[in-house]
Amino acid sequence: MKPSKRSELENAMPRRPQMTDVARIAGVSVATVSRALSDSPLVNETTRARIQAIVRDLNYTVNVAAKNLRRRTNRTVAFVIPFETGSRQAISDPFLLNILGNVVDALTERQFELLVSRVEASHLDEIASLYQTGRVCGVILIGQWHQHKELNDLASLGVPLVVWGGALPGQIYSTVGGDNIKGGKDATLRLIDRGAKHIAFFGDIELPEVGLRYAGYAEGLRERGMRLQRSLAFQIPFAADLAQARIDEILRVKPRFDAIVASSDLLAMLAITALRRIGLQVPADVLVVGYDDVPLARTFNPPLTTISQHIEQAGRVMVDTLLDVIDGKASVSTILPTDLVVRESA
Amino acid sequence: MKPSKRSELENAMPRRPQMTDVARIAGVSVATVSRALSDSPLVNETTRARIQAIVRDLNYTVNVAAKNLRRRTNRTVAFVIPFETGSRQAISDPFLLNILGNVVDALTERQFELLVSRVEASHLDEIASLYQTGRVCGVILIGQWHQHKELNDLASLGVPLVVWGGALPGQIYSTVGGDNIKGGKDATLRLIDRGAKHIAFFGDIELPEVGLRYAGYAEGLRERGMRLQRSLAFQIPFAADLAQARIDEILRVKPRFDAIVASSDLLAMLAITALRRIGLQVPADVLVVGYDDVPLARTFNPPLTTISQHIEQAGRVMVDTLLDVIDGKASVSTILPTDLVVRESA
DNA sequence: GTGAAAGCGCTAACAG
DNA sequence: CTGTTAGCGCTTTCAC
Repeated sequence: MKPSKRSELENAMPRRPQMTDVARIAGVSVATVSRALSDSPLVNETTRARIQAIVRDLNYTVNVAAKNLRRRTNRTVAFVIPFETGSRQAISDPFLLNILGNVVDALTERQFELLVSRVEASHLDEIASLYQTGRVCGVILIGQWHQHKELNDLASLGVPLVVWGGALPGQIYSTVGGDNIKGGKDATLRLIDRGAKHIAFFGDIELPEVGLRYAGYAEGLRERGMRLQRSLAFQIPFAADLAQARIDEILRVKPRFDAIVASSDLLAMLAITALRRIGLQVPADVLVVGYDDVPLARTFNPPLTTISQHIEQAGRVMVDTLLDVIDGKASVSTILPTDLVVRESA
Repeated sequence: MKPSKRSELENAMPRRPQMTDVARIAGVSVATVSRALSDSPLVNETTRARIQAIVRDLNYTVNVAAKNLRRRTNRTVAFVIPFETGSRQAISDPFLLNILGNVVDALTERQFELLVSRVEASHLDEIASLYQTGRVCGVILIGQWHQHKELNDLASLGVPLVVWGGALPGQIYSTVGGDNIKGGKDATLRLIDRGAKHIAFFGDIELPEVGLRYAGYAEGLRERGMRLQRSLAFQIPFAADLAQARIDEILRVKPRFDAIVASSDLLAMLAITALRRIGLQVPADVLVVGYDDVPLARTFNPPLTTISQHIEQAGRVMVDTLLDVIDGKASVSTILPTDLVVRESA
């Protein structure tokens, strides 16, 4: 039993090797070791080889923190997932994890690291200090939600920022997102082509992305000479439990629509289940198209016709965009292509 | 147009305030500022107040990297999600994101930060250097998969490590996981009580957690005096696409079971859909219970009877365990309670 | 109570 | 090609 009073947070291990050790053993100065390790051409091949052997031997690795401090650089970016107090919904979105994975992969490829951070949606300014303390060199944020203004403020503070979502007028931060207008439109056109006469829209139009999907829905209707009816746009919250309640409420009266454009697969699934509960079958009685093409969309019963956002690309694009912003290039927004995936629900 | 040749990765901002600035303005030494900021009792209340005002004014925040370097501490932990080359399945598991969220929250509460890292499952040793370079003070790993030995090696290298999964014999790293045996057993008992006579087990028994669930399944059968039949244990991969193919293959012949214990909700959903395709209804013809209670389990048709793992606790427990390990306390493993959630599929 | 000075582990001029 | 020197931004003895 070692009398370990002091937290081992400090000084835990049997002292890991440092550059000094390598230098001493190799019989050179630390400067040379440093050069050898950063592939500087200014070092003799023989020396380099010797040093590298020793490094391997000692299992030495440079201390990134010290290196960054000295070089005044920073290769870690923050991945921020804002959450609305109370509802922790965002974090159970399968979509999100997917993006996170892609971002990590893209970052790793470029030798950057990822710090995950959770911030209350109403305190996005906390993000600024992540950057200002030098913890990270930039921020990727998922969940544009209602905070357009705060995000703009953040960007105007000089925080390199790219957010997943829709491109909004007057925004000074970069966004990367799917083609929401096309997605909404494609969904709608599909429904019309399948013979739908009264198409409902399910979603929270206040959210930038959903708003754009709604715009696409309207456009689709117009293009086919159909009338846009306010009464067929249902305001439904994003969070599963709230959405469930709202949908049940809507279906308390016999629906006057024969098709639904849902702004997420989750909403689509909730709607389908709720419809079945009141004796309506999908696609026989009501056609439904979802959005996102989450993994379960294919497995659901019936398999969901939905809009796929190619998020494999998303990570890479967001990372590249962020790196550009950090490099001072003009902030740009990218719209990723979007595809209709036809399955059975419509 | 500023002529920005050099990467702004270095030296990007208009020079953020440093401790020197605060000191100069306050007319004290940096030492005093440092003390004031770390709530040292060694500083005059008036001085402290003055300093704090200036700090707020300048919007100053300490540089964590420098602080850590000097103090030789580190308050960031790595969250590692190994992936098997090719199959990126792990990352689309809704379960995972949930845990990640909970871990971040628990860490944030304790003023720690989270670095997410993706490592090839066959190269878990890369994790060691995360620790050895001083990037992180400990590692939380999700996905025990097949790497029991590698994890043990890692732990024996002195890397503070806690992994989500089953407690295995001879393990020297800490685990936190659900009560897989009880889960498997509860699922089985439920099925028996509903009148099932031939209960199949779906899952990859090679995986530690699934193996334990299988053990619970066997125990449940035994307890009710039913025979364990090898032919009813179906080896099914975890990845959705592979699982789908395997299930279809299994159902090519008329199933000789009237119930399924699935080792994940995803598997359960896939099975239900596949059964329906060959004209078998759930729960009328076949009873199914899943595992995990993912958000969609409730929404699925039929709503899934499943085993819920209380992962809200998981994050907190894993973090606490890790901090203990870092502090040199003996490594312990925790088994979290598990509940049967009865819905319609069984 | 406060300041001066010495570093944490590393890199980058600047001289040889 | 290599070594010397001076810090990065902060904390912490040790004096006063």
